[in-house]
Amino acid sequence: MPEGDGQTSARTAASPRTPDADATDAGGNGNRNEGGTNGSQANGAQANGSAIEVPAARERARSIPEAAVARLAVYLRALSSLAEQDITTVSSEELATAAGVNSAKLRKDLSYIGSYGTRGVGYEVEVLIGQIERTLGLTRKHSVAVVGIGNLGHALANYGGFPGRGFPVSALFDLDEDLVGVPVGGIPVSHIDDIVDVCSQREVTIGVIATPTQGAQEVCDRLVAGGVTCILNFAPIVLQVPEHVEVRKVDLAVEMQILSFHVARRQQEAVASGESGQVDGAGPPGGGAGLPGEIDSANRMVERL
Amino acid sequence: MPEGDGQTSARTAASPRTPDADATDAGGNGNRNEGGTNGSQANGAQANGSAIEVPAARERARSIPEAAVARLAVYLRALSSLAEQDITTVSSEELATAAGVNSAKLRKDLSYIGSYGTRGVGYEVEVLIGQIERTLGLTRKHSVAVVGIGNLGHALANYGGFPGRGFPVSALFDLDEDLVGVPVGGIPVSHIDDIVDVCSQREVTIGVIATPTQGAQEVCDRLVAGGVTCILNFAPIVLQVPEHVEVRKVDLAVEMQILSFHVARRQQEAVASGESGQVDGAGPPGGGAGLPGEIDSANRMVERL
DNA sequence: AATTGTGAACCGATTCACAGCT
DNA sequence: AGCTGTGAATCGGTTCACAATT
Repeated sequence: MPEGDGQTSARTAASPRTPDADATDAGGNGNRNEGGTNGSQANGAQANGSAIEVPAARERARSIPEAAVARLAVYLRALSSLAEQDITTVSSEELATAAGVNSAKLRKDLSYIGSYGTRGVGYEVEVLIGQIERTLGLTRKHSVAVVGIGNLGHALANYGGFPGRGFPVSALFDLDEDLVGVPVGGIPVSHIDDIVDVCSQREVTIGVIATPTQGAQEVCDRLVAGGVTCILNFAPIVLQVPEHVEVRKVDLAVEMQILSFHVARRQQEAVASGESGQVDGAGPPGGGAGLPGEIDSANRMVERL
Repeated sequence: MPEGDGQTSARTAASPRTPDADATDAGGNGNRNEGGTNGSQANGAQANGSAIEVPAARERARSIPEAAVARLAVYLRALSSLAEQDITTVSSEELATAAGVNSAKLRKDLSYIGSYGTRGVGYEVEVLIGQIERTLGLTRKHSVAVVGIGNLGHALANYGGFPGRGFPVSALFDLDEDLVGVPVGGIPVSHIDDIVDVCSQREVTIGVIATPTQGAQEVCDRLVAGGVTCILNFAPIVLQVPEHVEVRKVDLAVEMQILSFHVARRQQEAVASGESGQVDGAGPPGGGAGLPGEIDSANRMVERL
């Protein structure tokens, strides 16, 4: 994580001076949270005792740092893997290692969703899975629509049911008349003009935009008009959305460029120290390959991933 | 995002451990400045005139916050777009809007790479493009290898030259014998056993892992052995790498789950306030669709995206 | 008059370190 | 004896606000 993650979106909205959020994932991210920092506390203290259903659920849910939410998803994966191996209990240390974070962070993250561990022992895998799933809203299905059935859209549509169940793909859209009606991954492609109707009919909650840059904003507007409140955007553009809509952005170009930056930095450091300059280990290509060449501007962009 | 995530791994451990405990200097917030603003100044003034190569480059490059690096890539895109429209000058306000951030953040970010604006006027588009490209190391080509030619790998390989030039895909790998030798996007697929050789021969600097979870760590190890120091990982696993290797992770499942969380949160809020509960606007599906159904554990995972 | 560049305040997120429970 | 849960300290990044500069 390192974070960065991540990616993330952006919000801009009309509202009165919105700070805008965004993040990027790169890990880090920022988001706007607002409200007060209610300093943690409170709920932790509540006399837990018996299992109360729908406890102070909303109280709790609020105020989980966005960064922690992303990690909860990672913990969930690690936990599922443990469950498959019939492991019933884990310590924060073990789980943290599996998830690639340190144990203090893990415990803090888990504390945001409640106290489900046993001191001196650890956490029960199944219990934790249940609690995280509940917190992330995974106890309900979220219909997904994919717009733009190019290479990427195809890839996304092609495994029925997104990232492991819970996210059934229930609609596909493209501009291309030749594609309309053709089933991809079992679902026939609809025309982009029908986004509003189809999405509201099929109760789509998450829209995935895998179109070229040009069409993206238009598609986004239609998804929103169709009642979609969450968007995962692969197009390299900052989408404009009303504030009740959540956007997450995955930008391949940005990811590559961040990596490029690190290569450059490392090379510089090497030069800086060795001065006479040869990078260590695997080092720099030096020889044949590239050099300037007037980078054709790293952004004619993705186009139809 | 996605800090989210994203994630950055290798981190320089340079720092000494912790300062720690007792010696707390109470309250003295004497800020440590350090890194950040390295003297700034100076160079701005230099009689630029001629193009000076490698100025105080290394000094500058160090210490750019990771989050800022990600945003520089976004600014670059916006700038390229402006350049295409033959716009030669922008103010921080305009550029910030185009990039979806606020102007103070943008100026601060740009200040990390130097002073290339003109007070009272703004920034020259071409100059800024050049500086950002240099900072991100885009003045050099970075050969890319894609491992795992499933749906996603296909999509990635299929537009020759990754995200807009500068990132030529120069090697493809898969386990499947039937795929080996078949050209995809113009490049013949090699066998996964040849990763080390091919990567070092073709001087691959960035490896993209688009394999199922199982193979990912093994593939990663080979890429590293082949001299690859940057990895973009689409497999839902925390890769183990030596510290000089930089990993960025793109995790679709996590992205979806974060969105799911926001849906859940919104619904809760709606219930919390309206109590009798109907969400506003586009609102909740309410009717027919999903409900629990024993989420088959949101993580049997991606597998061969 | 306009707009950059940046110190300093602010704020959220991470880490420490230990009290509290089993 | 062990491990969780969490206040408190620290860190890093964002925002403010204004002096500097054209």
